[in-house]
Amino acid sequence: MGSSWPSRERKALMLDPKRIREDADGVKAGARKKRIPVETLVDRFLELDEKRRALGFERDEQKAKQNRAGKDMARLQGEEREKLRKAMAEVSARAKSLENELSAIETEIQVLLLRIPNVPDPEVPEGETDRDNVEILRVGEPRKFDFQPKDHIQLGESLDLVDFPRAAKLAGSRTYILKNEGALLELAVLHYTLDAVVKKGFTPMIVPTLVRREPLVGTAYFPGGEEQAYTCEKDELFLVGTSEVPVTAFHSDEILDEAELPKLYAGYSTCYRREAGAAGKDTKGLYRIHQFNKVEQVVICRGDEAESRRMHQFILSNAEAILQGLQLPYRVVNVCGGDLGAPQIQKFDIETWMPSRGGYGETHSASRFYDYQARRLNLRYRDSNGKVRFCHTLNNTAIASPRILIAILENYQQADGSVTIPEVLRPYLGGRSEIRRKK
RNA sequence: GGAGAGGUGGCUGAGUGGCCGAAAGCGCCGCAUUGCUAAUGCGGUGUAUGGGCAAAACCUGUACCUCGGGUUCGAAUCCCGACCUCUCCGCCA
Repeated sequence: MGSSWPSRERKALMLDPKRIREDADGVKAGARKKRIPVETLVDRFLELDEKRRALGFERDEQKAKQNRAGKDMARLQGEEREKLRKAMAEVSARAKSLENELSAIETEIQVLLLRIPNVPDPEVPEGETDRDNVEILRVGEPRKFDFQPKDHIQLGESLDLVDFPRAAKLAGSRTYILKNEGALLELAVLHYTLDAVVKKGFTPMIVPTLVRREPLVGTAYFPGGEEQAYTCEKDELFLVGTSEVPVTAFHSDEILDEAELPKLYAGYSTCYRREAGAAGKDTKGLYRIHQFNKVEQVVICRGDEAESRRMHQFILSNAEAILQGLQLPYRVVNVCGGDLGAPQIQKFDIETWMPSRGGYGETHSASRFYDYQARRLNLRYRDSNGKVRFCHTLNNTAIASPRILIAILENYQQADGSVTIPEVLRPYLGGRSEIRRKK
């Protein structure tokens, strides 16, 4: 696939090649922590990297010879000229064959680099799956019901907020239709969230959800995540699973000024996920669905670890503030190595209390990448010394709906089957305070 | 969908085979000058990668004029292909 990758992708790196060269063991150990096997990839890279430099040196020498001769050719006449021409024909052929050899090696190196994962932070706990994630914070008390609480499906259907059977008729599994206050509630919670992050300084952006391949490679969803994305083959376009993709890629191939950093963007978009490989998991209701809407915080900041950590805390606290505003109980977990994606340095998930699960369900995910995505996106800035450096990127959910509606409906339900509307959402619903079955 | 035009540095825009990493202007930086501002003069001002080197500075090789391929001793310049952008017409939320 992809007969016409632009040069940006060709050059796309992931980890700094220098770093792999100098700390191959560290890179391997990092991948091991993520349970991603890369030993042979790294070794192969080191081997090719060595070769590349040797060949490159020789190639440059031939080229230099060529360039010097070119200047003489312009002056010389007759026999002398002819003699030089013949000599240069050989040099030229030599340079060309080196060039071919080299470009084969470079192509292979690129493929390898795209597959070597980012090295996780030492703070990332060891572990295999999400069960090994470490809770670091718990906020709010799960509500104790003095009646038999319903789950969001029962609530949604009895209040006529959702329609699953007809959604299945139209669009198959893992789909839903929101109607009445269900539709309004979704818009309200998205709008409330967007307003909240804009107040924190984020620039709201409504972005394309159907994108080219490059932003997906740049944000490191590809290669590897192809199965998770809906594809429009005729147009070679892909539906994004999150606005992180178009928003983080927004400044790709640019050199920003340090003074304009950090860039804070709030991407709003519909998100599409095939949920391949999740067969049989969370098949009912609004939890795991193919299409949803999300407000996403995206940060592009200086290539500085301390700054990146600060920003990580910042976006995490913004998401927490949104849940606190909704008065939903949640906890924050430090995601373990095995549950971490290839590009991430560290990830905190926020899980919101969902009574029907009898536990917390993931609703937010805050990641930092250092320069991993920025390298792939060729996203740079000029620092105060005039030096060009790669940015760092981060992102975090602000709200994703309708998943969050599960928590709202279930936590706010009343004994009589009605649902109280969270106070912060009421201004977005014409001041209404409850959802009640119509006669 | 039909018909055209075009892709050059931060921007505008020259350049039709070698002396072109690329004129000129704008912008930006430095210096000079001027009560301030403005104006003017001079100089500088891309990125990547390799070498000199322990490193910064600096020097230096190579590559890059959308991308890929071809012709040629030599390509921004000629040929082929792809991608992208724009204009007009049609259709359309």
